Amino acid sequence: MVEEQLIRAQYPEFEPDLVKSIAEAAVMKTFEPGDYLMKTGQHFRNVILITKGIVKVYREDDEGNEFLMYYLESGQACALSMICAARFEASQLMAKAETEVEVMAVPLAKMDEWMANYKSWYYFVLQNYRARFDEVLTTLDHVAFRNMDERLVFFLKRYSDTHKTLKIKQSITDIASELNSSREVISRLLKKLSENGVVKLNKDHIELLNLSAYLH
Amino acid sequence: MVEEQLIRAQYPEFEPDLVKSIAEAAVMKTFEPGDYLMKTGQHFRNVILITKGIVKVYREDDEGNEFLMYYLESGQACALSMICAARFEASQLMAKAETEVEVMAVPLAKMDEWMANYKSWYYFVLQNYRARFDEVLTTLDHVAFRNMDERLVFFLKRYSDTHKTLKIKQSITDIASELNSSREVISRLLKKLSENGVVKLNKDHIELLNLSAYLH
DNA sequence: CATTGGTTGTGATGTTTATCACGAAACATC
DNA sequence: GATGTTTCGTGATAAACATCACAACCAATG
Repeated sequence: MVEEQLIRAQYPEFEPDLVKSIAEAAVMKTFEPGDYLMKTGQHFRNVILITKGIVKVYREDDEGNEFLMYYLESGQACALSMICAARFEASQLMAKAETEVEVMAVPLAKMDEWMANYKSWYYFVLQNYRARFDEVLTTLDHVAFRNMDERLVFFLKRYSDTHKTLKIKQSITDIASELNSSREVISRLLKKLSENGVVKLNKDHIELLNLSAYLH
Repeated sequence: MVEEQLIRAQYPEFEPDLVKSIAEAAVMKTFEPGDYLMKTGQHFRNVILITKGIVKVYREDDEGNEFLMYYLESGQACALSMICAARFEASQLMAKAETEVEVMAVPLAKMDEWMANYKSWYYFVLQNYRARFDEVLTTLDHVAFRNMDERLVFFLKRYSDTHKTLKIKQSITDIASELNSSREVISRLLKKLSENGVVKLNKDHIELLNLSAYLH
């Protein structure tokens, strides 16, 4: 059981009856930074709607290398949870809480019911899936066509946008891992970027100064 | 107007009423090899259901490099057409007929109607979208984590599976382009593969002998 | 038969990125 | 204050891949 107020605030596009139905069916869950919302091979019993925080969705290979796919924020659903859930299929992705995260978990039986009965839910699901698809495409684009320097700038931009800050508080080692590169390479590229006045390197964070010049 | 017979043959999972409705609403279209089913930036007016042939879906960058995402065959829908159509959004992908292709085009108003009324359509759409998502993920996996030799073998396998043949009738130049590599590199890798008895190189085609040894 | 265009093989070379090796700085813990 | 631990920077080297240059080989065309 969830406050209708909260749903309306995060998902203003939902029609009143749907909000009511969600409020009845959903259960709140919270995650601490570093907690897993889902792991590769895991099955779903719920549709996950994020109401607070940032979730990192990534892929992991055999050797444990992580590769960032996209971030999710409040007002978004874990698209995979919707589709996997719908077919009881296993996820191929990992999702980890970046910050403190709050979600509403809805039994997946509701998914089908709402799809048929609420246009706003139907559009939400499709639009969400489509948005996630686009993000994966963009990620793929970068890996396929761009060099590491551009990919790094893109990562910083994406981080900055989702986290709504110009200070990247992530170790260079972590950044390298999310790009499936190596610390040394990222370190050198960041040095170049700072020489060109694009970023400022501080002890515990990277400050973005003028990224836009480096996009496209 | 389309023969119900044809729909039942290619889409056996659809319920009878849905088949009837498709038959009434759909228009058949045919494409010759090389024809475009859709281009980047294009908008949709129809949902596309493939009834014959193979469609290549790929991404193109600024310099015209092509990058294969996946193949579509009969019994599948152009997932993008379903979702883009639903929201009048522009495609980020190109789709080109590899063989002679036949499709059913359905006005997208039907999409929403059927989603609400036919469970089999609803599951078809979700399942299709999910399958495409997985394929893109797999493609991304390879670009991110694998070297060109493995990617080449994977390409050959995927080609062989969709085209249902062990003879790859595509120029080395084309293969290189789909992997966003260069002809010389692919040529040398193929030579290695043929030395190891994995493929046999003929004048006008490549014959697959023993791919399985090279997968995973 | 000469010519042209498309395809392929191969050596040489350059670029990008990964890996190795090492030392310095920051920080927590005892 | 000594000691591990984590992070970071940097030079040297190696691997993967792209690019360039050139020659050979069809198939089509006039």
